[in-house]
Amino acid sequence: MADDFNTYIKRNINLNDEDIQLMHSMALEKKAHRREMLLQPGDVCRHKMFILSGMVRLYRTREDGSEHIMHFATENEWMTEPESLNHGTPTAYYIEALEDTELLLWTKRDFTQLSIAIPQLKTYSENIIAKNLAMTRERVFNTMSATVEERYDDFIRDYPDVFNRIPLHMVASYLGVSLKTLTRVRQAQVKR
Amino acid sequence: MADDFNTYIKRNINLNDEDIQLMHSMALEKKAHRREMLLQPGDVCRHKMFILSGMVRLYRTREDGSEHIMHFATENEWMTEPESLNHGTPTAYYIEALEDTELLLWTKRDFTQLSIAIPQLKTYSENIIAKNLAMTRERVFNTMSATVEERYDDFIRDYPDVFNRIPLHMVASYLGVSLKTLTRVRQAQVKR
DNA sequence: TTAAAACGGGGACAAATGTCCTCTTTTAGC
DNA sequence: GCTAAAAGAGGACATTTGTCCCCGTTTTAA
Repeated sequence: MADDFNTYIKRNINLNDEDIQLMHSMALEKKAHRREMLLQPGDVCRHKMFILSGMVRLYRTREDGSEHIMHFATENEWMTEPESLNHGTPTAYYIEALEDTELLLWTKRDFTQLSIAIPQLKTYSENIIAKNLAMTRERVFNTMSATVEERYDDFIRDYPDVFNRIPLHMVASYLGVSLKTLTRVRQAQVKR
Repeated sequence: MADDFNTYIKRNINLNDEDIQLMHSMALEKKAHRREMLLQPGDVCRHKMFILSGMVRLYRTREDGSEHIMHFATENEWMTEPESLNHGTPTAYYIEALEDTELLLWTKRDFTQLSIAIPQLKTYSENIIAKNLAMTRERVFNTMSATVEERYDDFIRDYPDVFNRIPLHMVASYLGVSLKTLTRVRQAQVKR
């Protein structure tokens, strides 16, 4: 597992072994079992998380209990709730492990420390946020302008690995439609 | 106008006069008339822009010509298309001046230079992106879970100044509904 | 191993929304 | 100031989508 992290970091930020070692040494390793909550509304998000194995989702609920999924993250991806992390304010989100998951955690403080020692890290984390913003804008655009079927097909094309590991009602929740609507789309496709 | 920028910067990043002077000296001043395009699909976005006066919108179109607005920015706000700016790739977006608008522009290169001379600037710009991400996620959540009327009321509450300066069809475009639907919501409210 | 929960398809119906059209008023720009 | 364009309301109709059921199968967790 630790090797996966090293490989990932080398490939994406191009750090030397010492820097990777330093990063790793400041991380907290955590194992979360399926359905474990890593963050809940009212909590303050304290960590940036790197996923070694498994899968998590970021979602919110309405007062009526309906769930709306904002983001999935799998192996070799990052997850945090930047709003809460940056300002130390209570979050509105849940982060839940969808499978048994292994993580590396850094507190904001430690990550800031690391960014001073390893300047590339700052640029790298800014790029991750910018990428997330571009993705989320893309999603807003698609939600506004594309049909449910197009968005469904896009989801399968863009996140095949996620698609194969989650139940359909979560796909519906991510797409922002009811399970019924998704079922209809799927049936229409079967009949072709 | 220049004074507005100084005031804004002092209030938000707390730079000293020399640093502000340095920032300003590396900026390009630009005036755009109403309806002028500052960025079009296929262009590479070359600048971070600060709006001294006026207003711009960021939007995309579908093949059928329909417009979908991602973001508005007014006086003392920033605008750019980070995806294109960061990677030097062609953008899919338009940026259009909705009023006669005065801007300060920095190239990516110059802004990077500035960030080295003024380290707070790096943190500040990361915060702006993070804030944009949080806003956009909030918007996805609202689009998925709130009624059109709720989203309309939210828009007026959150962006009263924008609301009062744009035509209703742009409100509809931002909310992701047809003008017809927005008209219905407004009529229902009048009748109460 | 087994009981409970989760999953997901489908019917019936109602509500929400879009498209296409017309019509009037307001606004922008020469 | 004048003229063309933009703005926006509204009717008629079709389509999409949601909700509330029910049902059978599969998966999960104690």
